[in-house]
This record gives sequence, structure tokens and C-alpha cells, in this order.
Amino acid sequence: MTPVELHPVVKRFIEDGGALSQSLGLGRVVGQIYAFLYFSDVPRALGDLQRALRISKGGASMGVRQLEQWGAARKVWVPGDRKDYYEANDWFGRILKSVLMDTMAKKMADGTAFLDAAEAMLKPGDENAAFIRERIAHMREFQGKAAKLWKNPLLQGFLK
Amino acid sequence: MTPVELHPVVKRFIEDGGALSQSLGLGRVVGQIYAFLYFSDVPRALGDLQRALRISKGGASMGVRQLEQWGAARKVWVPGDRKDYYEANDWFGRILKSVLMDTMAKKMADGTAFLDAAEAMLKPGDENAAFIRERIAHMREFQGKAAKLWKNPLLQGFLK
DNA sequence: CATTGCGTTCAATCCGTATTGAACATAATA
DNA sequence: TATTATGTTCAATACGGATTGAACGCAATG
Repeated sequence: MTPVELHPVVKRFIEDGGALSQSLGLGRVVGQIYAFLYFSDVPRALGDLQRALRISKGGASMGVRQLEQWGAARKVWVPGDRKDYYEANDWFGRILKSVLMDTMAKKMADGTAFLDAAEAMLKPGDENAAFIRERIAHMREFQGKAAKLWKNPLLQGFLK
Repeated sequence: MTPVELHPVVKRFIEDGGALSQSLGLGRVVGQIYAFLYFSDVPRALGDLQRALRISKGGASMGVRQLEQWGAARKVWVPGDRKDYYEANDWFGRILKSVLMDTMAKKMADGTAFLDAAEAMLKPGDENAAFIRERIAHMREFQGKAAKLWKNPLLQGFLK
């Protein structure tokens, strides 16, 4: 598959975007694809991604779908062409929120359930569980603060 | 090395704590060690960590040091014993801040530098770079908002 | 000064997960 | 319906980073 030449600056952004998303545990290609789309003034098809980033067909397909799920890329219709074209969503706040919801909030949610389950495991008469109860109560307290912060308009405004 | 029996609830917290820190890209053992220390009412030595968590000597040593660097565990002196004992810091906000500073803030910082460098790469007369400039400006804007949010008392209070 | 107990280091290994690519599914076109 | 152009799936693989454990350094003790 014949490569594609990129503006040096865009190339750097793709490299660093890939490294960033890699370091955040999101995989390298999603960062690369997003960077490529973000710096493209026209929509791009899967084949463009393959050529520009030298990634496999499957990788392009899966990466772009992941970005779509996070609302970081959207499919656009190009008349007279039946390929799927994509462009970047530049609303960083929204994207960040999606990713956070997909990674953090989920954990938070079953964190609450987990604390309940843990406390239910403690037998009523369990003497030496007093310290454990204390610790769980302390976790609950922090969890409450975190939930409050998450709901705060300042933060939600940033992530809107 | 002979194992150690743990309270079932603590065992669950260790399992889940390990899974959580693993999923956050911090490695499994640090989460496990922290959970073990957090639910221990007495300080613990490296050997205790090895036995309780069935991890290697090196793993215990490195994990506990990482926690120390984040301020999530501290060394305590036990008179008449020359082993190093550790206990958990339960100030979650502070710990979270340390971890964030160590993982995110760093990236943010050289993100700024990177944008400067990228813009410097654009030749003054480069016509078709207009779109790239636009995009970089848009990134700067968001970066500014993020920096502002980070400095906000509400967030800093939570992370104090 | 030899020995013992403890903590640290780091090269080798292991393990999870990101990535590939061939096979398949689907839809448009001739 | 056969063919061509596209997108998807998933088992196999490659890769990076987490984990191990033997070797080492150091300090206390006899």
C-alpha cells in the first residue's frame, strides 16, 4: 500500500498524539487517527488512514469505531462515493467527558456497589472487623466528596 | 515463603484494588500493597507484603517505594526492629493529587512546549499551513481552560 | 572480620493487550 | 448472478511494560 506524505508538523502531532494516547492506556492508533483527522481539512476514508499511518485495515476500522463511540470522530457522507469518510470532532471537552465516563465513571459506579457488598460480608458479631468498618466508612466519605465534585457545574461546564 | 491468611473482606479489597490500579495503568502490585496496608491496623514490613500478597521481594520493595513517592505510604519506625515498616496514608485527596501530578500534569507541561515548538516549525510563508495554525490555536484555547480549571480552588481543595 | 538479616537493583522472563491480516460479510455495480 | 469495492471480525502474533529472583550492597551483631 503506497504511503502518503504529510506536513512535517502534522507528522509530529501524529507521533506525539499516538504516544500520548498510548501512555494513557488507550492504544496508540486511536491517538494517531485522531491527530490525523484533526489536522485534515477534508474528511478521510479508511484507506487514507491506512496509507497515512501505515496501519492495518482492521486497525483503522477498529480505531475509527472507537473514536466514533467516544464522539471524537464522526462519519460524513461524501456524495458519489460509497466509502465511509470521517472527520474529527474538535470539541475536546465532550470527548474528554466520553472517555472519562467510559473509563472512570464506570469504575466509580461499581465502586459504590462494591463497598455495599463488602460491608454485607462482615458478620454482625465480628469483633476484629471494627477497624475494617472504620476504613470502609472513610472510603465512603471520600466517595461522597468525589461524587459531589463530579456534579459540580464548574467541572460539568468544562466537560460539556 | 509461608503464606498468610487474610480476612475475606480484606482479600476482596486487595483483589479489586489490584485490578483497579492495574486498569489505571499503575501496575497491579501497588494497588494490592496499598489495600493491604490500608486495612492493616499495624505497620507492616516488606516480608509481610511478600507473604500476604505472594509477590517477590523485589516487587514488594519497588511497589512500596512507588507508594512512598506518591505519599500513599510512609515508613514508620518500630523500636527494637531494624526492618522497614510501612503504613498507608488515608488522605486520598493528597494521594490522588500526587498521582495526577506524576502522570498528567507532566504531560500537560510539555504539551505547552510542544505547541510552541510545532508553531515554530511552520514557515512564515507556508500558505497551506493556515488550517494547521487554526487547529493549533484551538488547542491552545482548550489548554488555557484546562489550566484554569486545574488552578480552581474547588478542585485544589478536593486534592489538598 | 565473618556472618546474618535486610533492602535494592536490574537483566531475564512473563503476561496482558494492542495490532495485524486473512477470511468473511455486505452492498453496489455490470 | 458474478464481480468489484468496501467494512468487519477474530484468531494469531508482536510488543511493551510489569514482575521475578539471583546477585549485590550495606549495616548490625557475635
